[in-house]
Amino acid sequence: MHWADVLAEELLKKQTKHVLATGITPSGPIHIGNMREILTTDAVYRCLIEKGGDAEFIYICDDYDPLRKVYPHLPSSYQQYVGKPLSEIPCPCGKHTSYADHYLVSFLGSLHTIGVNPRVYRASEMYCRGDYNESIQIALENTTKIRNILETLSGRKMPKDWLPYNVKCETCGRLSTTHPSLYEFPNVEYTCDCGHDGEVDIRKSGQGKLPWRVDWPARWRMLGVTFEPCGKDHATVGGTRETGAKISEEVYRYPPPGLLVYEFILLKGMGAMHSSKGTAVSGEDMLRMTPPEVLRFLIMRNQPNRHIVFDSGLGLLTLVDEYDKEEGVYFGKEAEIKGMKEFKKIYELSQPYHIQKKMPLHLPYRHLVTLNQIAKTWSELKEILMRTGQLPKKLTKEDEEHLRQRAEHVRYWLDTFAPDEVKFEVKETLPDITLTEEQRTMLSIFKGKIPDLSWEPEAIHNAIYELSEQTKIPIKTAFSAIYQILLGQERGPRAGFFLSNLSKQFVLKRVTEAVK
RNA sequence: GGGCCUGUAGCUCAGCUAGGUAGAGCAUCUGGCUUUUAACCAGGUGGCCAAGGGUUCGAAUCCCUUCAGGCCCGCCA
Repeated sequence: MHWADVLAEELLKKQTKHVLATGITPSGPIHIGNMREILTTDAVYRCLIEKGGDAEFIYICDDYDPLRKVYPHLPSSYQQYVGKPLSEIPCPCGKHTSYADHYLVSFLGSLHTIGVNPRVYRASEMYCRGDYNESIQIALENTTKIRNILETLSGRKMPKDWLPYNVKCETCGRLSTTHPSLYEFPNVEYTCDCGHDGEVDIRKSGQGKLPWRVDWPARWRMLGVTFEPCGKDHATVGGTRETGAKISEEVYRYPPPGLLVYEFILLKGMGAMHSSKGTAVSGEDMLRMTPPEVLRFLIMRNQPNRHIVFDSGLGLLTLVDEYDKEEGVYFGKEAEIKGMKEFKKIYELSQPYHIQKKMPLHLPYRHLVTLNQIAKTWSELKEILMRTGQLPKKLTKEDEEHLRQRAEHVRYWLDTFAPDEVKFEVKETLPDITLTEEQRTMLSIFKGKIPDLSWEPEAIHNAIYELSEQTKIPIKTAFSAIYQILLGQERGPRAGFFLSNLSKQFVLKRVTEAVK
C-alpha cells in the first residue's frame, strides 16, 4: 500500500471527519521543504476523500509571527521592522498590502500550480478578530502547568516571571522586545526594550501572541486539526512536537493530531534546504524548472520519513524521464519494471489536477533541451516539431499545453542550473573560427550535397559519414567542423538530429560562408 | 548529549506497511548498428542485502546490539 493510503486508513480508524493542516510562516520565498509538507498533506487528503472520509485541507499562514532578522533577501533598511508581526511590515516590492502578503500571494500561486488549493487561515486575522482570546486566557491561567511541561520536556529554564504570552508593544509595535511580567485577569503588565511600560487587556483582540510552542496546540483545538505533518526539526525529543502534544492534552484538553514527521529535501552537493539561510535553489526555482507533475512525483514516490536528494543538474532530466516512463507503464504502453511498486497510485497522486484519458504525448525531455536552444519561442519550437514530423498532425489542446509547459521549464532550467556541457547557441552569423584545410575541403563537398539531401536525421548523418570516408578525415574532425561553424564550439548535439531541426537554407548558407 | 534517516552490484538506488528463488538504471563485457551533449537494439558478467545475535519451516524485510555516514535539535520558531 502507498504510504498515503496507510496514513489515511489509520486516520479513518479513529473517525471519518478530518482536518488536515499545514502551517508555514511567510517569512521568505517558498522553499523545497515547504513543498514537501504541502504535498504530503495533499496526498493524505486525497486518499481520505477517495476512501469516503470527510476531510478538509487547511493552510494556516503564520503572518502574525515577528520578523526574526534581516534575511539575506531583504534590504538592510528592514532592520527597523525586526520584531514586528509580518502582517504589519511593509511589502518589499510595494505591490502588496504587507510583507506577509508579498510572500503569501506567490506562495498560494505556487500551490495552485502544483494542484493544491487549501482553505487559507491567517493568524493575523485570527488574532485581531479575537479567535485566540479564549486560548490566550486558558494559557495564562495555566502558566505554571505550561511552564512545567516546557521545563520538564525541553529541559530549558524559563525566566522567573515568564508568561505564555508575547505582548505587542503599544508604542513600538514589536512582539519580540516585550517582557510580560504579571498576569491578573484581564490585564498583562509588561515592559518593552523601547522604554515603554504598560499593560494590555487580553479581552481586547490583537494585543499580543502566544509563543509558538503554545500557539500550535491552541490552534489544533480551535480548528479541530486531526493531522499535521512537521519537519524533522520539530520532531526531536523535547521539541515542539512533544511539548505541543502535551500542552494540547493537558492544557487545552484536546487530543493531539497525528503529527507525521517528514524528512528534508537535500540538494545534491549542497546539503539541506533552509528557509532563512538563502539557499542556492529556492522553491521558486525548483517550481520553474520542474514540471508540476514531476515535482509531485518526486514527493509521492518517496516515503515521507526518507530524505530526498534533489539534483538540479542532469539528474533533473533523469527524473523527468523516470516520470515519463512511469506514465507509459500507467497507460499500458510500456512494460512494468520489477520492483516498481505502487506505480499506479504514485502516478495518480502526481497529477496536479485530473488524470488524462489518453496518455499525454511523449517527447524525450533531453530532446526538448536541444530544441529549446535552437528555437527562441514556443511557436518557433512547435513549427520545427511540425516541420520535422515529430508531432502528430492533429495535436490536441492538452498535448500542446503539456509540451508548451515543459518547454518553459526546460528554458528556465537552461537559463539557471543546467551544466555548461548541455548548453549551446546557434550563432546568428559565422563565428570567428579557424578551420583546418581538410575541414574546409570536407565542408565544400558537403555544400554540394546539401541541395539534394533529404533533410532527415539519418540521411544527414549518413552524408557526413560518407564525407569522412571520401576525404579520409576522421569522423570526429568532420563533426567538429560542423559544430564550429554553427555553434562556435567543438561539440554539440547529435549532428543529424540537430541539423534536421535547423532549416536547410540556413545550414547551406552557413556552410557556403564558411568555405569562402 | 539526544533524535531521525541511511548502509543492497563498481556507481545511483528500488524492494522493507504482504517475511516466500536478490531487482533496475548507469558503468563494464559480447554481438548488431558507419559510432555525439549520459546514443540505440539484443545479450552477458557482477551481491555474505554494513556486522553480530534473536523470532520463524523460511529474514534484505520483524526484534535487539554494534559499527559507519548524513541531517536535525540542545537560541527562536
